[in-house]
Amino acid sequence: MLSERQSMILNAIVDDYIRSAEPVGSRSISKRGDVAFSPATIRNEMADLEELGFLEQPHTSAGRIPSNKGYRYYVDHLSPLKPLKTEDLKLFKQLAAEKLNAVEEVIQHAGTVLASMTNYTSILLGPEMFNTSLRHFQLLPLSETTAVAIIVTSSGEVENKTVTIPAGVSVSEMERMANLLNDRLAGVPMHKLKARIYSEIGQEIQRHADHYEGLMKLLDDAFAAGKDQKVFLSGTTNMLTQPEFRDIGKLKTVLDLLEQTPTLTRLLSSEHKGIQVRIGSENVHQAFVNCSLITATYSLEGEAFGTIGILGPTRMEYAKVIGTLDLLSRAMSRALTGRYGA
Amino acid sequence: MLSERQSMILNAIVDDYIRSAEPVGSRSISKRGDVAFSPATIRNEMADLEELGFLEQPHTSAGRIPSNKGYRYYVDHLSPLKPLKTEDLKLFKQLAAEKLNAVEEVIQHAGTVLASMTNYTSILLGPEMFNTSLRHFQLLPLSETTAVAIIVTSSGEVENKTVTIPAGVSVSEMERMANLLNDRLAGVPMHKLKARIYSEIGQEIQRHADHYEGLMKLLDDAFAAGKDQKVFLSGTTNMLTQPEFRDIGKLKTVLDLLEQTPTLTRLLSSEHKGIQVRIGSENVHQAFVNCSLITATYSLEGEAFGTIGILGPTRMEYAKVIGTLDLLSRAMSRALTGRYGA
DNA sequence: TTTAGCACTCATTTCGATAGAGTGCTAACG
DNA sequence: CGTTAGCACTCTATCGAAATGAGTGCTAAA
Repeated sequence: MLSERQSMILNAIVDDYIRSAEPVGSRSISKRGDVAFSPATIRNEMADLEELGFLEQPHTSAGRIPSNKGYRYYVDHLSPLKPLKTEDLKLFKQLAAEKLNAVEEVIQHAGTVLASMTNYTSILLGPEMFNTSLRHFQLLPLSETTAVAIIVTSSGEVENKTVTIPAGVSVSEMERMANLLNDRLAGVPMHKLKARIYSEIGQEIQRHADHYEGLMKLLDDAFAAGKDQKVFLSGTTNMLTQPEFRDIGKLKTVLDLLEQTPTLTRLLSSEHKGIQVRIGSENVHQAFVNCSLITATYSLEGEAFGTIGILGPTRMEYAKVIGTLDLLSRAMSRALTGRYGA
Repeated sequence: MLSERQSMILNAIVDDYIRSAEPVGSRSISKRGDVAFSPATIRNEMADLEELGFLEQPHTSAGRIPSNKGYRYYVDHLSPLKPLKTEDLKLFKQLAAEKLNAVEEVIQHAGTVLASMTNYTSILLGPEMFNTSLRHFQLLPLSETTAVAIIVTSSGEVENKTVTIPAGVSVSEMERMANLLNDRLAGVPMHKLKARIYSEIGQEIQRHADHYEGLMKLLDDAFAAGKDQKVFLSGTTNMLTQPEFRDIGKLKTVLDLLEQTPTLTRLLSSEHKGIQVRIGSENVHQAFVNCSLITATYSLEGEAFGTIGILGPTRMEYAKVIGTLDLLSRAMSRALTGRYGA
């Protein structure tokens, strides 16, 4: 579609613009060395590239900036990932070396490292309930009327929820029910749990216990909506340093969005495994028109587990971020699998 | 210390400045109606107030703005709290009406309401470990080498931590130890727990179990540093709308600070019960020189439990915020005590 | 003691001129 | 025919001078 030379020029322009955040002129491209043509020639090609929709011109007498389409081309034709700088690798090694026990700590820490390495905002999604199974269930009375339900998943996550004890239900009854659940449903995937409770536990309760309705209501509450995936943010303030967010209004819409965990979960969860790049308006959300979102999935035992994302301006260091994300997602998968693996 | 009239004028200036964020001139005070003197008279008083350190002048030909000392006087002499607007009261009622089970949900939601009512940033500290006691302890093996330790406190909070199983320790040994802990130490305040573990459980283990060192290490890990108090932030982006944070640099220092939970915990935890106002440089932290922090404590069963805070520019609507905070802290205490109370 | 009047100060706004970066086009060159 | 030098043109950003106006401090009168 693009000639060799056009491709080179487009590449050079995107590169320059990513560094400088300012419209790139023909002269500066010519002087870079990697495109050995006169400014005039480059100008001609630039005009063509603009006509084709890869470049844009803020005004007549300014240089060109890449359009979304331009970035897309740039990303799709990135040369094979460069190795990371040694200083960055050091951070990775630290990450691997640290003795982090809980899954959440691994994720949290990875997010911090990622944000400080890239100077963008990192968004990490914790384990998807979908892929874990029940390890242990427990009901612990707190008062006459309330109890705390504790659910431990196969990945070692602990969820807890305070529930109301239905009138008339005794402590021993609750204990029996919890035991029943552990006996019958340990190992069942979380997303099938509710169905199995109805089909198996329900019957049993109906046969042996007095307060069918109450007990079922209690279980319903305890396993309600398995909670959202946890979201870990880091480096949100890095947004402030990006010149494209000098405009407080734009900045606020983006930061506001980052406070809404459900939206984030939706934006990040993706069907694909592997790395995905969403540039500007390719993002569903209106507020992200000036942003690019790069995501990668990490896994436990080969099962998709969660998502790592980097949010930055469309003018983003794609090569670096993609490389980093690739390494980090592998590192996390390794760290997690190593810990809980068979 | 100040004459009646000076006090009135100072009040008027602070009021005006809080609304407009712009230096207040003698003319506008004179026109307000509540200080019926000519601009010239007011100017004289203003000059005196400046000399006394209550006011400042950005430059010779500008109006006056309150100094920290000025704000302090204003706050200390606030007229008795005005009743809240009905629309705000509605929000409170909603808060009370919602059936929120877990303590954390109550806190989280209160924070959101607070931020949206005040348009500042709300910072809420969760329950202080200090004031809760142990309800239940459990060790659940996850793999050959790891287990999850679950700690339930008297307030229904569930803490969990993944720990490494020391070499050679069997599952039944761990179970026995957990049972021992529950028998002996249930009801012991969290802050005394470590000492009691050493004094009581340690001995017992030494007598009956083989792996004293390993088991003690495990308990140490499980109860390590009882985790920081949880911090709930809401409305951080409200900072963006304040004209004093037009300067991205200042904004970033503040927002960066908000990302550091340990610092926040330190800033908010206070010895006093009740409402506390820290204006500008009265805050320990350098980054908060342009901010005021107003905190209130909420409680469970009369015991100090956690802190609610509002962070905004020194030019803050003190009257409104203090009133709101007062009501909200009571509401929260009621909501929490109502739920878990005897 | 209060206030009207007035000269003075100083940040902010406005406006025109200028500089400079970059383009598009044309014509010459190899 | 592709490439390049040259040049006129466009448009933004910058700069400085002048105008603006909000507000003060002081003095003198009420």
